[in-house]
Amino acid sequence: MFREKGYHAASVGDIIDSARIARGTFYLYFNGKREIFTELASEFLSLIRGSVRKITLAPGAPPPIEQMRANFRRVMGTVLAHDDLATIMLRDPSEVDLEGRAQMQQFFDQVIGLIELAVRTGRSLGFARDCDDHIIAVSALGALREVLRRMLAARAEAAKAEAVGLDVAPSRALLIDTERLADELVTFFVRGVFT
Amino acid sequence: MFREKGYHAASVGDIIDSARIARGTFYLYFNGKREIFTELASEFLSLIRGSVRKITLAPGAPPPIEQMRANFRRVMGTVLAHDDLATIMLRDPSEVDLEGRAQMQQFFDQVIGLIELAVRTGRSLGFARDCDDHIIAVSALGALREVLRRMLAARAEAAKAEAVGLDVAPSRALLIDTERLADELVTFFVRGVFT
Amino acid sequence: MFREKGYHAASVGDIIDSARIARGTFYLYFNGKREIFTELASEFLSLIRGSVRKITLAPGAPPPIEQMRANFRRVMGTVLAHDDLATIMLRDPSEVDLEGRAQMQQFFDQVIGLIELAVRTGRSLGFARDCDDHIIAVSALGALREVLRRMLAARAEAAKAEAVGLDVAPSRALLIDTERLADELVTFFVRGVFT
Amino acid sequence: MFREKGYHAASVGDIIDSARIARGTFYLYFNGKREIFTELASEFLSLIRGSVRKITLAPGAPPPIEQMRANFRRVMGTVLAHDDLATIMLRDPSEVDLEGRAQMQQFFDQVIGLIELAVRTGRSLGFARDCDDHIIAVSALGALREVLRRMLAARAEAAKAEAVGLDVAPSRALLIDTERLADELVTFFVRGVFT
DNA sequence: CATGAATGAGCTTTCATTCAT
DNA sequence: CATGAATGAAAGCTCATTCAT
Repeated sequence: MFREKGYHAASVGDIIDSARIARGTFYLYFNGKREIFTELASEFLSLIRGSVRKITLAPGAPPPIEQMRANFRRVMGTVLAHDDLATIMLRDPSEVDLEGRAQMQQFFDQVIGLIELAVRTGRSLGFARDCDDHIIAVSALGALREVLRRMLAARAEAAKAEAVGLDVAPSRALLIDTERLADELVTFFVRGVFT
Repeated sequence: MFREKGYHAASVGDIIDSARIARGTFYLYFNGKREIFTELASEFLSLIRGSVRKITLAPGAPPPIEQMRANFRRVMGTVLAHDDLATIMLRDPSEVDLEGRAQMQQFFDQVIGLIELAVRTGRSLGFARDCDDHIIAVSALGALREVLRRMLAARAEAAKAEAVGLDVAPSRALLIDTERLADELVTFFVRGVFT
Repeated sequence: MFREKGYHAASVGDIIDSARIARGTFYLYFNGKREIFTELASEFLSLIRGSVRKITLAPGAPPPIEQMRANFRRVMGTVLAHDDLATIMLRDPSEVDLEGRAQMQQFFDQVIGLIELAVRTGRSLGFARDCDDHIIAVSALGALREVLRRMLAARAEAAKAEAVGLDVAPSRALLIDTERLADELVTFFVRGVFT
Repeated sequence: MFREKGYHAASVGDIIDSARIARGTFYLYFNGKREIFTELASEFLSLIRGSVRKITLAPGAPPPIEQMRANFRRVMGTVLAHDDLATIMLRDPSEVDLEGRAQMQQFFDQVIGLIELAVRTGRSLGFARDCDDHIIAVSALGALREVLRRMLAARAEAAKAEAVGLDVAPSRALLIDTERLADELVTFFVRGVFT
């Protein structure tokens, strides 16, 4: 329901109807609407955290760029495998209540910290150009979120179109397999667009 | 009020109180809460549209990258000059009602179209590498939105901190002048991060 | 509704139904159920406070016992004139919410203080026998409250019986005019029962 | 729980938690919340009834006033020995549900009947002055209830104060031993206050 | 004999909207 | 052109009660 309608528009009534349970039952398991959302958020954040490996420079490890690519792929795989959760969580945190928001804010800040570290490490090894790490990290996160968000939207739309019988897929570019999507993103991140 | 509290939490009561008008007066000028939001959105979108110039290859025109940089700078200037509007509009559209959402969706789709065109043009001139234009455009938009969003948040926080008397600015990286911010973004867009 | 059903059993729904107003209208005038009760309570307590005159020993003033009798009469008159309010307020404060309770508790404590003062004064003038002022005051208040409570109940019942057509009045003793009722109470207070 | 929170605020959840039993078990022994209250009420009323002896004029019996005093003392002893029950039952019956109320109403009416009988008997023997027996009985009951109620409250407060470590007892007058309390009440009942 | 998950009617409260003045 | 009292649908939540295990 949260995915379909968003945090505010999804009422407890919607939730219990689709879950086929009684009102009281809902409050038996959750202290309220915010709590069920927070639990869903926590669940998703754990999944994503589990998909990210720290980049290692240990001898024998794959090249850092390869490790980054693998991280992107795993994250995309997790997002696809849990598209319901992902759809809500990739939205702007400002949508949800103040308490739930902090949790999401914090998570995205952590991601930014990870990217900053990656860039800094890259520069110390002579790989990365001189740039403002924070701005780069924010940009990279923004790019990733927007791509994931629209990928999920495109897939949901495609699924709905198929259900109805139409075979026109709206935006094919985002319906490619995640490996190629991850590659595109990593290449954009690494090399930019223009020569 | 929308900026402070978000679309749902900002009630018509909040709006009329801060505007010092009567309830009925509000409905004299707007058909409802959604409409005032939609009008604010339109206003902002017009401003932003006015900040973007099509990139021209006419003889005597500055190099395309320079034109892109100028576009970024103008957009940032507009965003800063209308930070109230910008703060709401840069949020995820899923927050607002279905109808208002469509409008924002459409705008961002147009921006994506513009970026795609820029990349395509660049490639036809031999400037841009081979890539999926749509994915690149989505990424670029995502990066820009996230940077702008956090820039506004950082400035708001800094303003609040100053008002209270603290002189610690939270995230300095996003408080630099827009020219440098635009440069960072354009460079990221053009060259990526790693060599 | 409070008189009929008591604080808890009287729902906001009952109140708005009997007032023939909409739900929202109720909350336009009161912040909630507790507030309307508190306001009713305040109103009644003011009325009662206004009915009580401090007993004076000034030359030319009526004898203290007469002043006391007059106080009893005025209080009874006020109670009868505002029987709806009185019926609720004479009940045990434990019934209502914590906040409203404090208000009532405080009032009754003030009354007790007044009676203590009266007894103490009486003793200093040689009128009153040696006794524990507090216990006497509590007893007197209890007696008064119980009499008033049952007087109101008896009158309500009589009114209902009359409406239905029965002419049997249930407990005639409490249906006498307030003057005689006040006299009985004062005499009990002053002389007790047995010789 | 009823004593602590009152009839309405004490939930079945509170009761089973403090009794360390399961929800279903509660409904195995009581048909509902009202019934457990009613049973507690019955229990208390029986205890009180058992504390009251009819006043006898048989030769060799103590003087009637002494018998009355003994009754007061026994009632007070019972109330103190069962302060939990007493605290709830001395409250105004209007607090509880309609059915439970009738039971309490009836009991208090019986007590009033007993007092009326005592006064009537006293008058027939030339002890009691001319008065309205019902009003006197209602007054006496009210006085007794208020004193008992406040005695219990004072003791509870004193106990709590002691538990916390404070040694200030709030209203000492009601903390005296029940014998003296009974004497004060009987004297008030018999002789009144003023000469 | 005991359990506790499930129930749903009913509560208080909010708020976008209307309309007579 | 402005007002604001009135509205009522709908929200989140509570809790006495049931019943399959």
